[in-house]
Amino acid sequence: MYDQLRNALMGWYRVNGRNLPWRQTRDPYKIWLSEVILQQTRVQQGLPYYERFVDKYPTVVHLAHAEEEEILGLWKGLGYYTRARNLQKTAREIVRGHGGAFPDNYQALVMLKGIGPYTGSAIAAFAFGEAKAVLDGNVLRVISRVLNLGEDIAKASTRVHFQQIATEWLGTADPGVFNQAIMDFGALVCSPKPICPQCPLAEHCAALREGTVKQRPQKAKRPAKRNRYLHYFYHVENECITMWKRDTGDIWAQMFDLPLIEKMDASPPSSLDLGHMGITSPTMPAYRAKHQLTHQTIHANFYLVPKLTYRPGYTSIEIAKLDSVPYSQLLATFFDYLFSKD
DNA sequence: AATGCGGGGCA
DNA sequence: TGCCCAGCATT
Repeated sequence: MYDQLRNALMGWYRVNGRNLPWRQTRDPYKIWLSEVILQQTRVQQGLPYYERFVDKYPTVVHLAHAEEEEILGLWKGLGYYTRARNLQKTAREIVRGHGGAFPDNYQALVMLKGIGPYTGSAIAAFAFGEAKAVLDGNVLRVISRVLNLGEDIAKASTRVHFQQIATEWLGTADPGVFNQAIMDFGALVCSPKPICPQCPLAEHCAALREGTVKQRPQKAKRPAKRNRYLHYFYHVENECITMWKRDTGDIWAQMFDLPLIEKMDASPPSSLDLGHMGITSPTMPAYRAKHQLTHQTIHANFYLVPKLTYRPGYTSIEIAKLDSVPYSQLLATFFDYLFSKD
């Protein structure tokens, strides 16, 4: 029923498919690594991270034996840091719980931390040839356009429907190759800014026929972004800087951070707030930065202070060793500023 | 079902 | 400069 569509897609992929390092292997460990790195991340950005991880941890055993902070250090700058933590949890689970044998089917894979429906399908198909159709953003976009479906892709019911369609499209094709093909097609041709004039599926595309390509995939409006105002205090003494480790349940969970006061609005910190930090004289921020996250905007002010009241959880980190601890991109930007001008 | 988690690309 | 992208876990 979808033979023509499938053949057109596979034909396009044979000629135009990208030559990516994780496509040269059927090692489930390397495929897993690549898929986790590529979650919510463009190939171009993830590529150097993949190379560094494979280089440093050639097998799941190497990864299982690594220190968490070393892994987070390698992950620095990639975002969504729970991916890195889950990577290590799962490596240890595989080495300890499965005797080093990588789980070899979808059902077993999705039991693991950090492996959901998409990543489970990807590993099952690419490494083990299991007939699971992947459903990522690319595939959602392609299906919604080719069949001109206006369902909200955020809805669970839509996921179920689209998963069924993707499985039908996969049909009897090689599941690994077909999944690569449809994702590459979504990334290179049927992209957010599609190249319809060069599309190999143009004659099959209902959205192109109906003129609704731009409205596909359909998704509900995003909620407004939240503004947060962070007043940071930095204190450098004896080549050390005072930091603390953030809690879980908020941004930058368990990452090192500078002492701070948070406000809900743009007003300056009160003298009471400052007193609590052991700061007697309010100063002007030495550095300001705005940091965009998906659902919030961080407004950061950095104040140089002569001393800080030491509190539980505070720790002193040698500036020379700063690169070996995990901290956010915002702080990386600030440290670049701070230590480049002396 | 709704929300939180980050980066980079792009108009 | 502000919007867009769209896997997984948690609640």
